[in-house]
Amino acid sequence: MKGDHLGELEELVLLTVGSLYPKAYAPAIKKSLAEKMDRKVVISSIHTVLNRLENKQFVQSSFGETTPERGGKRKRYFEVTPQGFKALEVLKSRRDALWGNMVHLMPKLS
Amino acid sequence: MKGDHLGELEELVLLTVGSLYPKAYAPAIKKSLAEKMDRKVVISSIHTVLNRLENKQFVQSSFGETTPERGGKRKRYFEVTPQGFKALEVLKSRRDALWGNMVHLMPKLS
DNA sequence: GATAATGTTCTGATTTGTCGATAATAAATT
DNA sequence: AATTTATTATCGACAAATCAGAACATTATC
Repeated sequence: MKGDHLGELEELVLLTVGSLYPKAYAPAIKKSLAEKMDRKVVISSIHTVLNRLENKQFVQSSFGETTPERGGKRKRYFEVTPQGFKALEVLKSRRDALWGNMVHLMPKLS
Repeated sequence: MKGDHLGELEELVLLTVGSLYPKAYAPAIKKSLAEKMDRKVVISSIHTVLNRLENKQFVQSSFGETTPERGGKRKRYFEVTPQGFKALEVLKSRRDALWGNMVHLMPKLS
């Protein structure tokens, strides 16, 4: 396991986990991705990515108790670890710097 | 080609092409990625990605004229197309929204 | 002709993304 | 209390993106 970079979907899922805190579990993540990012993926893809993020120590999970709603398996809640947050932060600041450069050089496009 | 998304490296390369305008060619992109993004990639990966981006119409290329200091094949310069710029813009604004949400919900981590 | 800089194109390996099928759990229904 | 249904997690396989190394082509300078 090489372990350091975030793939495209991995980053999106990680960000979504953070934005859903503390109620981030797979179906909610799937829904948020579809609504806010226009990114439609099947639920098992979310799980795959979540498991990989957990191996990389960018998220950690815990099982919730049963809710008063309808039946079903216990939800597995995820949250971003400090390492995960750091990785997102570094990516964002570097990308923002490039972005600033670009819009400065290509004013006609903005 | 399945979806319309930009892969992680594709996005970085596209941004870098913009940030290097109008002197974006493969070796310069490789160098910039290493220096500004701490992302070390072999030159053939850059070519692969650049070709994919051109197929997706997110960049367009043109060969440089005879002005090289030293010998070598003519440089192939790339620039971001309006579609490419738009794709970057959309991604950025959506990601920034999630980011804002996250830092609001997790003040302890910032 | 030899050398240096740049670009193209293969081939194979690893990582990341995608999805269908199935198992597990618990409320609702009968 | 057995069955159905809604909800969620897990598994296994495959596809696409990315990584890495190498052989070879082109063009200008020496």
